[in-house]
Amino acid sequence: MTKKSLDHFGELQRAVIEVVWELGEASVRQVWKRLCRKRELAYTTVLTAMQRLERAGWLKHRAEGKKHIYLPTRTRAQAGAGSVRKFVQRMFDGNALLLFRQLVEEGELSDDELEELQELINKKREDRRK
Amino acid sequence: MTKKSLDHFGELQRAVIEVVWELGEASVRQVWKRLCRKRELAYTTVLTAMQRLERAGWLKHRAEGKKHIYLPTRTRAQAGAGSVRKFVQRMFDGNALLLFRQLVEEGELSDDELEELQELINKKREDRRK
DNA sequence: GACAACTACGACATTATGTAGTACTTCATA
DNA sequence: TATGAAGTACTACATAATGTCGTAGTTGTC
Repeated sequence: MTKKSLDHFGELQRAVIEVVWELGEASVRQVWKRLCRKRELAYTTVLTAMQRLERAGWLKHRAEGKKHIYLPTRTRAQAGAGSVRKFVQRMFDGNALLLFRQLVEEGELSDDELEELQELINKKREDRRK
Repeated sequence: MTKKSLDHFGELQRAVIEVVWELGEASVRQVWKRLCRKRELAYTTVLTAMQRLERAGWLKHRAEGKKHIYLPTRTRAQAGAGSVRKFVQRMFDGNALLLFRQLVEEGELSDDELEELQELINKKREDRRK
């Protein structure tokens, strides 16, 4: 149902939701403090970002006293999967194998990674056989 | 060196460069005609898109008579690779293996695709051994 | 030289985003 | 209970990308 994939948000919004994932749930202040470690930011800037993420369907909140506690609407893994799916759709016309070929053949992976990948596949195929 | 990855262009520009890849090289009119099969579009709209793609470094042109023949500055495969790289960077902090895990484990692949993928990897690993 | 086809340039609307101020609300506490 | 700190809501503004085209000027060809 989601229009947008994660990697099409701007830097700030991505950073925000990343923090929320990390913490599980978070108030604006918590997120704000985290982000301030890197660079100065107005509190309301973070607030706005979170409200926009909520409107976009990536966060929801519940009230707790006077403050809002924000929660992600999907896990990091789900978001990753969704982004990958959309990315594959856009870039490889939905054919994930083309993406793999790209990654494997263009030497993006080390020997170790290749081995690990092979194990992943083996495991998956075994699972499938059952 | 390119700032932007392919999948961050808009619909139109992506469609345009896709046509240029398909044809190898193309005049504005050629691209325009192609795109008009799908929907009506002003000639200058396509012209603008192509000029913008050129300024962004994705197309270049040579003159031929009074018209410009546009060529891609990189192959489709190169563009794909670049996009994947940037995508992996943004979404998986540069760790391609996480992407693979996503795809393999979240069941994005059919049995056949898994098999094909395994072959890809085998071949690559053999190449590496030499 | 006229005309059709081209390009150059500019314009405008829309959307997303980062950024933040101001004003209103509310909880806790003195 | 009045008040101040902490919260949210709302608004605003600048910037950039994009889609969309019109107009005007240029040029190759017949």
